[in-house]
Amino acid sequence: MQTQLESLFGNDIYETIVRTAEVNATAELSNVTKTAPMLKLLATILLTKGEKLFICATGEKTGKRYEAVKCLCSGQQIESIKTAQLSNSRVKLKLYDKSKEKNITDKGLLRIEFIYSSRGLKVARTGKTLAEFLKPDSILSLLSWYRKDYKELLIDCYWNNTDRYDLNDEYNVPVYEEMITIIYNDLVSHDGQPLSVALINKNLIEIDYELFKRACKRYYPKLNSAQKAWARVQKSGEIQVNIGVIDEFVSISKQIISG
DNA sequence: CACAAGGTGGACCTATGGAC
DNA sequence: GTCCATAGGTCCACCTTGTG
Repeated sequence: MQTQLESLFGNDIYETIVRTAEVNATAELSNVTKTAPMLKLLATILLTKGEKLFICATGEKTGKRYEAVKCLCSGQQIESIKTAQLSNSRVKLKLYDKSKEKNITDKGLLRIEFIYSSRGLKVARTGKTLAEFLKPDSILSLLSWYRKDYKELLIDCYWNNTDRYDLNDEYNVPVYEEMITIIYNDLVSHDGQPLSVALINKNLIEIDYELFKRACKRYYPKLNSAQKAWARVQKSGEIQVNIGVIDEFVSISKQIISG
């Protein structure tokens, strides 16, 4: 790489000031259809942090109710999410469906990019010039910040790990638990009515059907009735059923963090 | 392997609400 | 009011899966 850079730009290139840098990972999902719900999950998580998101989406149509109508869409299929400079002003985040670009595989490809600002690079101590930036220490440091930022932004929020042992903070409910609670509370206030409740909470349930199953298990005293309820809702065809999205989020997160 | 727990599908019953 | 369709809760029989 060194010789290539030299031959292209001459020796002065190493004095170039590095102002931004991108760190990327591509996560492979078991199925193309999982990418869109995965992006929904990530958007939901990021929105809890009060960050602004730029979401690029196309319309999608699911549910038999929408067969009665020609044009109207039932929801959005997210293709990419960008954040503004995050509140720490060190980094921007970009998430998108890589298989949309490449169109090569039946696996889903989720691209996770962190774009570090000059402030972000300063905090990561990667030096000012390209020569300093290219040192192994700088690159390793940036990678460790990447892991740290990913953990703080997405995982800690999902699990609500504050990393602080603040005994006064008794509120320690992970986001996925809150999602289940919302659905569960609707089941309670409607005395069941699983199909109506599912439609009310379509946006959550379509992230991962497991959320609805958990809410049913919590609501019905008899496991059997819970199973019947979610089976009938699934059979109704009104709700997009995505399975195992949250599980895959957890497993790709582990891979990213452990490097 | 055996066993338990979880999941699926069929059958039955009941409550509700609309058509007449 | 009756009649009927539908949603949804329960029970049962059977299959699948994970665990020791």
